Amino acid sequence: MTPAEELRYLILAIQREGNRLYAADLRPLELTPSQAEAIRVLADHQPLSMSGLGELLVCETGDNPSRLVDRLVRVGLINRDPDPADRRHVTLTLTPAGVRLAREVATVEARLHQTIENLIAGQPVEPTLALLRTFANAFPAGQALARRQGRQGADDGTVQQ
Amino acid sequence: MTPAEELRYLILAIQREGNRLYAADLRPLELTPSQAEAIRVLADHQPLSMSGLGELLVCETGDNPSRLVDRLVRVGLINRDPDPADRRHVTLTLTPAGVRLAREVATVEARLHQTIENLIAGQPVEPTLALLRTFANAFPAGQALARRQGRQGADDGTVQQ
DNA sequence: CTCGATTAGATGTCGTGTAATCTGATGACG
DNA sequence: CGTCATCAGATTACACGACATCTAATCGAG
Repeated sequence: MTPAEELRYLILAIQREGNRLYAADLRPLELTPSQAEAIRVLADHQPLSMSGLGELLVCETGDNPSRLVDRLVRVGLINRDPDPADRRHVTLTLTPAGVRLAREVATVEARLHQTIENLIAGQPVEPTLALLRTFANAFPAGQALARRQGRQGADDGTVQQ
Repeated sequence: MTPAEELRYLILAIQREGNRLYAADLRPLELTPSQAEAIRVLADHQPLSMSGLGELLVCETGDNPSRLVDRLVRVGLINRDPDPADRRHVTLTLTPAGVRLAREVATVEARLHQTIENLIAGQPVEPTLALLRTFANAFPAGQALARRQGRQGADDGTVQQ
């Protein structure tokens, strides 16, 4: 098994299991991981347009997250208001319930991150982050992450084979 | 942003984009990444029972992959034969078409792995693999990977929070 | 042998992930 | 002022991924 292949499967496995762990922790809040991410991003960056939110999400890559937003509007966590100036735009904001839930999500996230840190305790993290960053910056979704941190989105991100 | 949080999002972003890249490469074969994984695992380990296959897949965690297999049976890549000794069991094998396609999948995989290696060229991979391995071994899906490599499945894998 | 527990697998449901397509609004240009 | 390309967003279609539940076959204790 080549390093590239092992890396690929490790990342797949960790993403899957991490997601399950996170989903289990979120269940009491009746939120999925994707929904939680949308709430958290909105809490930090509202107001956002549909595509503005889409650019900041690592989940729902590429597409606009209208389906995801639909559910959160339906359960009363997000307001979706039409923009009177340009009726193609919508303005997304958190409802008071959404703001409240965002804080609970933050708590759950902190717990997850503690679990992660316990798992990797004693190993140097920085080389791994450095490698994964160069990896991610080659892709749009990695740039979503960079955008969220205020870093400029690591330019073109072309991938040639 | 803590190291744990950045790690989490990097892995999510890379998994997503890697999957899209792989899916695009597989499209000419009319296979999805999950289907390709099943075909490849079966090529290396057939014959397998349904749950035997499930244990070796990184995708379809925990569950038995009967629906995934369904589609591959329907397009004539896999045989699903009942076991006469125990009628609860099925025996999964590749059809000749499946064997042929498995070789094409291997080619596509090799190309993907080359792309990955180009992206991370010049950086030390081993520390990253080491960290991700300890991470993955705490979870069932990571153990699937270990099983596939013949390593013994890294025992209990308990995760406490 | 009978009955309850266990096992292998199938199935139903919900929420994504991805791509393709549709729709209506805007605005650039003649 | 019309026309049309572009754009934001919605909708649709298909395949997962996860969980729960169901069914049928087998096993095991008595």
